[in-house]
Amino acid sequence: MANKSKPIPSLVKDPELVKIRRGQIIRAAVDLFVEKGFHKTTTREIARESGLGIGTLYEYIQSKEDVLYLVCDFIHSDVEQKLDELMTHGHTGRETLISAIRDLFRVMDDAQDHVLLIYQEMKSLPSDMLRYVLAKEEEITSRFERILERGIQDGSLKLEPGSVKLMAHNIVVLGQMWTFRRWILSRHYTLEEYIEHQTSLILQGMTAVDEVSKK
Amino acid sequence: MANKSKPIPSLVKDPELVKIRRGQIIRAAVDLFVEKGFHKTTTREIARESGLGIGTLYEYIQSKEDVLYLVCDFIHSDVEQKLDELMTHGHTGRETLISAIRDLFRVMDDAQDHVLLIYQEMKSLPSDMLRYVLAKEEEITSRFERILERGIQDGSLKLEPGSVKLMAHNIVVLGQMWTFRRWILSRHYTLEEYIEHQTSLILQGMTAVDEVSKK
Amino acid sequence: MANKSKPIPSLVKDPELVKIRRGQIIRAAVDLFVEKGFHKTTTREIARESGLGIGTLYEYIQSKEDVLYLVCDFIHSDVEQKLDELMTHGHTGRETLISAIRDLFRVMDDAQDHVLLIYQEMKSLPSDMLRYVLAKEEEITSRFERILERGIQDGSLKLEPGSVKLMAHNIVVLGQMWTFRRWILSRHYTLEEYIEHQTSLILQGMTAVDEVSKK
Amino acid sequence: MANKSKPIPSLVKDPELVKIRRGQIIRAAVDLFVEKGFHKTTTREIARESGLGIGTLYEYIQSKEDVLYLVCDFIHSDVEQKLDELMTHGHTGRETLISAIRDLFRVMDDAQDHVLLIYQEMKSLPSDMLRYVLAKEEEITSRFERILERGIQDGSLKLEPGSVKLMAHNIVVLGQMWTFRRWILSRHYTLEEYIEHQTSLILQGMTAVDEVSKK
DNA sequence: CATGAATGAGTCTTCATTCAT
DNA sequence: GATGAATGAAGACTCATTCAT
Repeated sequence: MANKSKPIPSLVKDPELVKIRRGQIIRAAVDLFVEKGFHKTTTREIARESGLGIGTLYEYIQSKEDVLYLVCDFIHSDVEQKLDELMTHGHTGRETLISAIRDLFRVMDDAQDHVLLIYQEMKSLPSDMLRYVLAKEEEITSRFERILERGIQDGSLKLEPGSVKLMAHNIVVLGQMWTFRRWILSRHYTLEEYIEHQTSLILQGMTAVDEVSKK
Repeated sequence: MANKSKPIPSLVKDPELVKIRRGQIIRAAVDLFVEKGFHKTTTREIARESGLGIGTLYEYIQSKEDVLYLVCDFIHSDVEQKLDELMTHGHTGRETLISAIRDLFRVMDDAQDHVLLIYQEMKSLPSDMLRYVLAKEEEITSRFERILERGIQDGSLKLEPGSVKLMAHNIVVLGQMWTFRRWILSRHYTLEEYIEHQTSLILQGMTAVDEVSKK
Repeated sequence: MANKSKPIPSLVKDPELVKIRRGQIIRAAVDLFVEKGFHKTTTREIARESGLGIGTLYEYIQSKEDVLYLVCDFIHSDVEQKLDELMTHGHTGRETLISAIRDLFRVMDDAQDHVLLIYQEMKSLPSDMLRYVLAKEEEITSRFERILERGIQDGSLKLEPGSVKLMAHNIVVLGQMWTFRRWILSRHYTLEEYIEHQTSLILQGMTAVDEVSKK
Repeated sequence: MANKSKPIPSLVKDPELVKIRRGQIIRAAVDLFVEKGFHKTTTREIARESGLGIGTLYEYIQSKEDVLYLVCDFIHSDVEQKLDELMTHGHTGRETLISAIRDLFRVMDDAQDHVLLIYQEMKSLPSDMLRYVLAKEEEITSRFERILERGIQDGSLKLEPGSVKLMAHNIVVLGQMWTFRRWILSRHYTLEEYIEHQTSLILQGMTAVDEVSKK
C-alpha cells in the first residue's frame, strides 16, 4: 500500500518543476515505447516528443534506463489507481472477488498497451530498479491474496491455505494474459466473454462441495 | 503437428554443413541471449562463441534477427520434442491431462531460461518471423485443447465447450508463469508443489458435481 | 539562372553554423575525392580532414552520398561564379563568344581537378541528386546557347538554328576535354595554344562565306 | 596498330582455356558493370554470372581490378574491330573523313553503354593498367589524325598542321559525347541528325575558301 | 582444374551522453 | 534552468581474397 518508488536523482532542485517535466517525459516515452519498443526509441525522440531539448531531458534523468523506470513506475501507479477507484467491496469475499476480477481484467484491457509494455521491457531495467518494479507487481497480487483470505474466512470461498498465494498470482497473470495473448484470444472471445469464462473457471475451483450441490 | 519453419537463406550450399554450423550458432546464441538479452549481444560475440569468424557467421544468416528466429525456432522444437517424449496417454482424458500438465510444467522448468528468453525477445522478431513463432505457440496450446476434448467426450472432464480453448491457454500460460514469475513463486513453492497445487486448482474447475459428491 | 540546389537536411538548426561546418566538410572532401576518389575515401577521413568528429560529421549530412552532392554542387557553383566574374560582353555576339570560350577554358584549367572529379564521380549520386547536378550542367551550356543566338541575330555568327544547341554543347565539352584528356593534350598544347586552336576551329565553322571571302 | 595489351597472369596454363574462361568472365562483367558500376559489383556476382565458382574466377585473374582491365581492353578491341569493319576508303581524304565520322558515331551509339562504362570506370584502374587503356584511346584518335593528314595532302581538307591532332581528338570526343551527354542530346537529336550536324560543323572549319565559294 | 567455405579488415552509420553557452 | 552542438565508442554487415579438398 505504501508504494515506495526508487527516487531518480535530478539536477533540477525545484521538486514541483521536476514533477511537471517528468510528466512530459513519461507521457512522451510511454507512447514511443509502446510504438517502437524501448531499444528502438532514441533519447532524442523522447526529448522531442516531450517538448524538451536533449540537454534539458538529461537535467531530469541520468540515463535512458531512468526513463524506462519512470514509465514502469507510472504505469503501475496508474493501474493501481484505477483499481483503487473501481474496487468496491461486496458483502462476501466471493462477491468482492468476482467484482475485483472484473475490475482487474477491465483495467488490463484498458491499459493493455501499457501492461504489455512493462511485460516486454521490464528486463531492460538495471537490477536495482527491477526490484522496485517487481515489488509493485507483488503488491498488486497481494490485493487478491487479501480478498481470497477474506472469502475463506467468511466461508464464501473454499481454498486450502497453501494455494492462496498461487491463486492470487493466477488471477493476476490471467489478467495479463489478456494483453500478451491478445493476438489469439481476441479472435475467440470479447473482453466480457473472457471475464465471464475466466471468472467461472476460477470460482469453480473454489466452491465448496455442498454449495455446488445446492445449485 | 507438421511444424513449418520459415527457411532462412544461407550462402553455403551444403545443407548438412548448414545444419552443423547453425547448430553451433544457435548453441552460442541461446547462452548469450539468456545471459545478456538479444539487444545487448553483439554479432561478434555470437561469432566468437560459435567458434566462427564474423564473416563466416554471415554465410549462414542474413541478419542478426535471423539468429533470434533460429533460436526461437530451436527452443520451440526442443520444447515440443520433450513434450512428445513425455506425453503418455492415460486411460481417461482426465488422467492424460494430469500427466500432461505435469510434463508441461517440468519441461518449462527444465527449459526455464529458454522459455523466458522467447517470452522476452519474441517481440524483436520481424513480423513475418513472428508469425511462425506464434503459430508454434498456438500449436502447443492446441495439444491441450485436444486432451480436454477427449476428457469431455469420455466424461472424465466437465467443461462447457466455450471454455475449452481458454482452459488450454490457461494451462500453458500457467506453465510459462513458472518461468516468468519464478522470482517470487520459487520463494513459496517447489516445482512439485507448484505442479500439485496448480493441477488441483485446474481440475477442481472441471470436475462434475456428482463426482465431487461421491468423494 | 536561379540555381536551385537540393536541400540536404541537417540535424543542426543554426543555418549559419551549418554553412560553416559544411564549408569545412566540402573543403576536406574535395581534396580527398580528388586524391583517392569517392569510393576509396572513408567517412572517417572526411571527418578527420574536416576537423570534426565522425559523429559531428553526421550532424551535418545524412549519408556519404550527401557529401558527394555537396561537393558537386559546390564545384558547379564555383565554376559558375568564376564564369560570372569573367564573362565580359563584347560588342558583337562573335566577340562575346571568343572571350567566353577563353574564359570557360581558363576556368576549366583553373578548376581542372574539380571538373574531372564531377565527371568521374557524378554517376555515384543517387538519381534524385543526379538530376540537380545535371540541371546545373545544362545551365552552363545554355549560357553559350544564348551567346550563340545573339551572334546569329547581330549577324556576327552564322549557324543554322538546329545546330545552336549542339554547338553550345560542343564548346562546353571541348572545355571539359581539356581536363579529361589532359594526359595527352598537355603534351602537345599549352592552355593558351589550346584555346587559340579550338577557338579558331569553332569559329571557322560559323563564319559567313562572304565574310570568309573578304578576308 | 599493333595493339599491345598488358598480359594478365593466370594460374591456369592452357592458353586456350584461359581465353574461353576469360570470355565468360568479360561477358558477365560488362553487363554487371554497365548495370551497377564497378564498385557496386561484387566478385561473387561476376563469378555467378560467369558460370564459375568464386575460386575458379580467381584462377583466371589476380584481383577485381584485373577484371576491369579485361573489360576495358575488350571494349576497346571491340570498338576498334567494328571501326575496322566499317572504315571504307573514299577517294579523297574528305570523303573518307565523312564516312569515318559516321562510322565512329554509329559505333559509339551501338556500344554506348560500353563506351560510357570505360569513361566512368577507367579511373579505377591501377596506373600501370591505365597506361595501356589510354594508349588504346590514343590509337583510335590517331586513326583520325591519319585521315586528316591524307585530306590535307590531297587538298580536300584545309587545316593548319598544329590543329590536326586537336581536330582528331575533337572528333573522337564528340563521338563519346553522344554517350555521356545522351541524357540531354537525345531529347533534341536522333543519331542521324547528330551525325549530320556534327559532320557539317566539323567540316565547315576545314573547308578551303575557294571551295566554299564554288558551292 | 574446379570449387566454395572461411576469413577479418574495413565500412558506414547510430546514439547515449556531456558541457559550454 | 534550458539548450543543442559535439563526441566517439560501438554496432551490424560486406566483400575481396585464400586455401584445403
